[in-house]
Amino acid sequence: MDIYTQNGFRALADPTRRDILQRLAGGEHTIAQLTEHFDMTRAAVKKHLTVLSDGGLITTRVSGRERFNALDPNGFAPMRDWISFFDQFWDNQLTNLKDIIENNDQKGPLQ
Amino acid sequence: MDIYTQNGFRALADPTRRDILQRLAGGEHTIAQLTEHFDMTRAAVKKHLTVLSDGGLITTRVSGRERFNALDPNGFAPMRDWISFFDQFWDNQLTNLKDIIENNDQKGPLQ
DNA sequence: TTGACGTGATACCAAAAGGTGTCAAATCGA
DNA sequence: TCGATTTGACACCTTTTGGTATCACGTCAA
Repeated sequence: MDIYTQNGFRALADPTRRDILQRLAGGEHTIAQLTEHFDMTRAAVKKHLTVLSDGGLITTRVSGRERFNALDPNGFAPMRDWISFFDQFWDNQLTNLKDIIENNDQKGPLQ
Repeated sequence: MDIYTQNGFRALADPTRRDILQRLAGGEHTIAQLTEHFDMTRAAVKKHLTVLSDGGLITTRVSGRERFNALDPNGFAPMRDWISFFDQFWDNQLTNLKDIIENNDQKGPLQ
């Protein structure tokens, strides 16, 4: 189906990658700068950045021998949209609960 | 950190599990009913349901020898909240763009 | 009571994921 | 120029994941 939804959710499934995204929220970082904060090698961080890039969640700006990785906020849209589809069930639950309280409807979902 | 966020995102990372959630949005299903729609064994579907349960995304109602699996819309909250943190960067981008257009601010992010 | 049915649980397997170590290439500074 | 720096790309290893096959257990119906 939608490869961006798939790659995006896959990218968010790892705690290291979510940590990286939150650090990038504070500004762009090189791989070396990110690696300082993790107990793993630069090669491992590089792999995580590749997964994040595949998910469209980060962009890269090259300057000389450095590569600055930055957040791509637009990239979260597919996942946010996918999840928001289920908001209607949350809302309906609240509506049903409200009906039960107001109308004393004993056939609500709590029965 | 938050084990519900971790398990939730892990649950959403698999396309079969996302498919299951969308089917459960149409009403509760037993494992046998869900298995009809997938090209895999009942045991495999059961494993996916266990992962979804660990993520707090589904609940189970037992009736006789049947187990009805249903959506738990509340379970999506941790992931929705985590993602919504990044909305501010999306909004700021739009705001900055708006400022650039309205005020001709040449020091915006597009420079 | 006795099969058939629906399920949980486990052992097992192949592939994917997360990690390390290492090497080569491009760039910077003295 | 030449060494240090920053990075990409592999080969390789271990653990996790997604799947199957199989067995045991409780439940339903004749």
